[in-house]
Amino acid sequence: MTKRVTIKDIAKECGVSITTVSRILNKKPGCCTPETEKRVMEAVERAHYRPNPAARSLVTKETNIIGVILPDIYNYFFQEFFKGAEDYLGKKGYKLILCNTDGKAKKENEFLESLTQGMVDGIMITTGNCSENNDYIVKLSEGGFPIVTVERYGDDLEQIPGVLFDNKKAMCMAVRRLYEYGHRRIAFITGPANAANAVLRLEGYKQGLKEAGIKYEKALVCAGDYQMTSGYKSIKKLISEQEFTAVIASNDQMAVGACKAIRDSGKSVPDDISVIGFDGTMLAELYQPALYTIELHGYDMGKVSAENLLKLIKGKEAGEKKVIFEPVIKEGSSIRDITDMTL
Amino acid sequence: MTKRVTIKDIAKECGVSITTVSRILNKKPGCCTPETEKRVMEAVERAHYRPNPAARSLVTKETNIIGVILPDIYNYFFQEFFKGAEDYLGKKGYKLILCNTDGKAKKENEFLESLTQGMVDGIMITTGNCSENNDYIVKLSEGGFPIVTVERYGDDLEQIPGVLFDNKKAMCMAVRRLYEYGHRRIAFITGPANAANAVLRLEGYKQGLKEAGIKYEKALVCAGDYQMTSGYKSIKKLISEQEFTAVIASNDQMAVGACKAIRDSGKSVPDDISVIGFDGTMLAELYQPALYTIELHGYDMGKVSAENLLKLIKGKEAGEKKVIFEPVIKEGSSIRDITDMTL
DNA sequence: CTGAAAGCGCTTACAG
DNA sequence: CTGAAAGCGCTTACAG
Repeated sequence: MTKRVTIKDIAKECGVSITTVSRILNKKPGCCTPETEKRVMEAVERAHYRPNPAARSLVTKETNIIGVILPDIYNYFFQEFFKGAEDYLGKKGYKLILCNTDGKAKKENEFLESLTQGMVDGIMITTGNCSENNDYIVKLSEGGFPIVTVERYGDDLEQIPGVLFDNKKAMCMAVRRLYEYGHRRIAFITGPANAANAVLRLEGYKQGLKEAGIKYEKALVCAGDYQMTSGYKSIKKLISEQEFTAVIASNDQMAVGACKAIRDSGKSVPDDISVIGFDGTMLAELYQPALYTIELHGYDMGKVSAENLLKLIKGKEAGEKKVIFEPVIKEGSSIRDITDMTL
Repeated sequence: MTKRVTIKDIAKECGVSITTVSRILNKKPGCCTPETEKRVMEAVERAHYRPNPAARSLVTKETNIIGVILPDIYNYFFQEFFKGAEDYLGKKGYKLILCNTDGKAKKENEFLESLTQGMVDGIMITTGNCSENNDYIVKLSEGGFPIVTVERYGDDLEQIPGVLFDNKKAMCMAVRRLYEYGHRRIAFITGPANAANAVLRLEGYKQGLKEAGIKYEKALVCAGDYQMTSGYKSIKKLISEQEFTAVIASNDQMAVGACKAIRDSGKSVPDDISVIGFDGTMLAELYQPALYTIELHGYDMGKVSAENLLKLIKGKEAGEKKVIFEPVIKEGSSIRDITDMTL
């Protein structure tokens, strides 16, 4: 690395103390005459000088870096979330470290440990797509470390600011729509068995059935893991074993996999089988036929999380402890009204 | 924030000097008796102590953070690239700051400036999806700052390690395949007009036509910008103006847009019009019909970039200055052999 | 309006 | 095998 310019160099060149240079750089009001300021700023420009972040953060205890822990960068929801957070925090002078856990609880904890001791000013941690352990999060939060959660559930998280999504309601809406369209045998693809939001989605499905007066049949529920392949495999299998006219997947990726399986089995979406996804990703939009799905507001969730985290960092209370996003249906062409056939 | 444990606390608790604690933490061989080491490590464990990164980096001049500058996090290629880099660098103890430029050269430079003065140990910068200015990159590299490029072109970049892709050859392969399948009127959707790799892809298309003995027609070339919408719009328009049996898009996203436009115009892929994409993304795989496309090896490019950057950081020369990835065709069902019809 | 000095929490010669 | 001390490059009371 080339020899670094330090605050000393600037001070010497301008014939002032480093204190003065520091003050000017940090825009302390009325700390010096306009002439001094101008002279210093010019020297700074000339040398392309920037304060050393490590030195600064050693005394201010701030790094201007935020950690974002998420399970799957290939999932459009997390991309949207990250983008929403980055757009907001970037404007405020923060940089984001992206930590990918691949859905492994162990990696979550490793990241949490390595980030928290002075590396970042705060952390946003999303659902882990796995059985989640929130102990460390709670400990950090109670210790005063700024941390917010996204789509994470648990009684222990009650006091920690988080953004959530009304998964149950969303699934009820999906079931109801299919019911209105005449569907009675509705299959379901779950997310990872232990993931909290996957459990909620399954519960929503059950509740939706109940409200519609449809009996819940375990045989129509397939175990997925949020990956496309699991949607494909499970529906490929189910199609040979069960009769059903519709399937709801716990996310868009699995819905796409399901569509592929349906086609590969010589059937058509939505003529033979209707498909509903979940997440409202770009995938849903561009898929053929466009997927009927539930909008999850990833970008806004990222923005709101960022706002709340920033409040925490600035020592203010985050607005509400929990912000719950409401499901919005994103229309598509992957479901069919079969009421005429039922009659 | 809760009161931080420092090296002093550990030293005091163990009745040794901070020097000794530091040595043990940094695994200096044979710096002390096994007993001392054990005692210290236990105290470290008990207190969950981790050295303050800022303090450490102030003296070592290392931050163990890498900056990754890319134009579009929604593009699967860059996700793969990032993942490849993160998997490799994560194992080596590095964290990655992700900087999204939205295809704006100005943001590239801002990130470059804010990252380089002590914030990161090195930078990986990809193609900008825009007219690129490499001056700052060259200046940094000449000043000894570790930086590697990805899919960036320019004579001024000659001395800077980079991974590239043989765009021209790839497009020649695409044209040849269509030619072999009997296509003679082959449309083309470009990337952003000033993006270097978009220019290369267009050149490859032209060269491919030449080799096949097909006359280049400007009217068959549409201006795209790597976004799906541009693929849709341009083909929607072209279809009403020109006769063509095939279209090559400069990336998968635009290819998908093109497919949609073709369908919306009442035609079929590939029965009426064949489509070839570029990037070999997941998108191509799951699209219906699966896109015929060119594999770009995003993950490996990320890994190789990371390796080279690490060598630079460690003061070693990067292997070769340029690593060029070879195109590999990824078969799909979006093109049709029409030789029988041409006869 | 300005500066000298302390101190943030580490690592690393230097000395023993 | 171990420690005292200097120093990394800043910010911030404190004093004038």
